[in-house]
Amino acid sequence: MKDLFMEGERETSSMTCLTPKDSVQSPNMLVRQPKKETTTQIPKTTRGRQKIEIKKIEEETKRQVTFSKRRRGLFKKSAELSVLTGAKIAVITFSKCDRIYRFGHVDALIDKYLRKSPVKLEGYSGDNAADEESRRPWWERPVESVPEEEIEEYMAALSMLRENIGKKIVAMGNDRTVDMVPAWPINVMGWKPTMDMQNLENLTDGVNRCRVGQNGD
Amino acid sequence: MKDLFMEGERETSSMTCLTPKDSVQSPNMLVRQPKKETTTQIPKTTRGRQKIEIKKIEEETKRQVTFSKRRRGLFKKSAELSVLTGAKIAVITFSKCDRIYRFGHVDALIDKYLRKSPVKLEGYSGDNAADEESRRPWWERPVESVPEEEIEEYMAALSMLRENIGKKIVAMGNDRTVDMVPAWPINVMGWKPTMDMQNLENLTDGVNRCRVGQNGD
DNA sequence: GTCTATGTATAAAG
DNA sequence: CTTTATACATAGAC
Repeated sequence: MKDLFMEGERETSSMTCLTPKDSVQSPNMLVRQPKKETTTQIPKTTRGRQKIEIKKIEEETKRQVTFSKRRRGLFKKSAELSVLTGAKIAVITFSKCDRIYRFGHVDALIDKYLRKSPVKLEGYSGDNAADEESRRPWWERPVESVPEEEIEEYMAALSMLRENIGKKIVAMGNDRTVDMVPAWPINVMGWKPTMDMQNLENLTDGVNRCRVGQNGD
Repeated sequence: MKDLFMEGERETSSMTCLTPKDSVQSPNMLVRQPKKETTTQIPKTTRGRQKIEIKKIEEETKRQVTFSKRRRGLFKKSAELSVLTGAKIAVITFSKCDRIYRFGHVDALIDKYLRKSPVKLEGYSGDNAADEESRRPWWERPVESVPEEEIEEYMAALSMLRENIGKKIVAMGNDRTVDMVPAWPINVMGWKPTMDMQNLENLTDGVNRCRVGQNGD
């Protein structure tokens, strides 16, 4: 007689459920209804979270579901980390399909990231720099500064524009530390931020999605 | 007499520990050694993971510890999501101090992100666009294209350059799906990727850090 | 989306 | 760094 409960054994050492408040329960307060004695056919409704291998999920549907759930989780974690430590965090995601999801202080960070990096990239001298200059381990060469110029003001403007979306949306009523705006809140029309993004609980709930390409890939 | 075990009550609805395998245990198999009857002074070595409020951690040390742990966790999650769903993910972090941590396909994503966005931003007409144009809900206006030009080639070159670092480092021996290179592998000199980043297990273990500013902030 | 049961991340402490 | 105990995320099923 196959015991249904033995089906999935655990290999963790934590054994979470074996010490429920230790000796708080009085001995005569049994664990649960003994019911019959061993097993009834369907004692559990689900098998709970199953361990999965970290490899590409081939099944389309399942992959989508996982993507949704985990992206959500990732953004939540990001928000928490940001709030807890005061760090500026940006997360950008390009799904295999045509969607982009972004979270956090993306523009500020990208701006910083791009604005500072070029300074380190000595020897940018055109569009064939990657061809000739990069043959040698360029990062070992002395750091010099590179003229930024147009890119500078372009980035600034872009950054401001973007910031404004954020502010606007925030002004419409939510959040405080982390702003979460769609990558391109363009013609999605109907879209607007969930009005109840007041606290971290649902900070990541109404995650905004925007179509990007025209359904390629 | 204050019961030590009552100290922290739970407010979750999951009640994880109250149904240990349901009726698997035979009734006479008590929960644990009853020991005395109520409490011994130190029955547990730690109080386990404590619930914390998601608000800025003021205590410097504690904040740093939390930052390390959670950043690590965040990167791991990112890696998993990337592998599982095949999505391209980038995470950038600016700690309140002077460090940057990045993870994933940062350059590719930033490139894509910046390259496409301006196209959607109709009416970019200078650096005061954010002042005048943005007064109206610009995202409702029809989409037009904006000349990119210099930025285009600059980004391309930058992107290529960066890509090369990645390739070079990867060629030095690691990883496959997610590349993790320092934001600026400049004069940190001694740095190189941990050679045992072969699988997801330690993909995020030797996370690379680079000093950025000169200890401001 | 919701629910359940269980895998996993992580706060404290060593 | 490691260990412990517990909070939280999430796979599977609806």
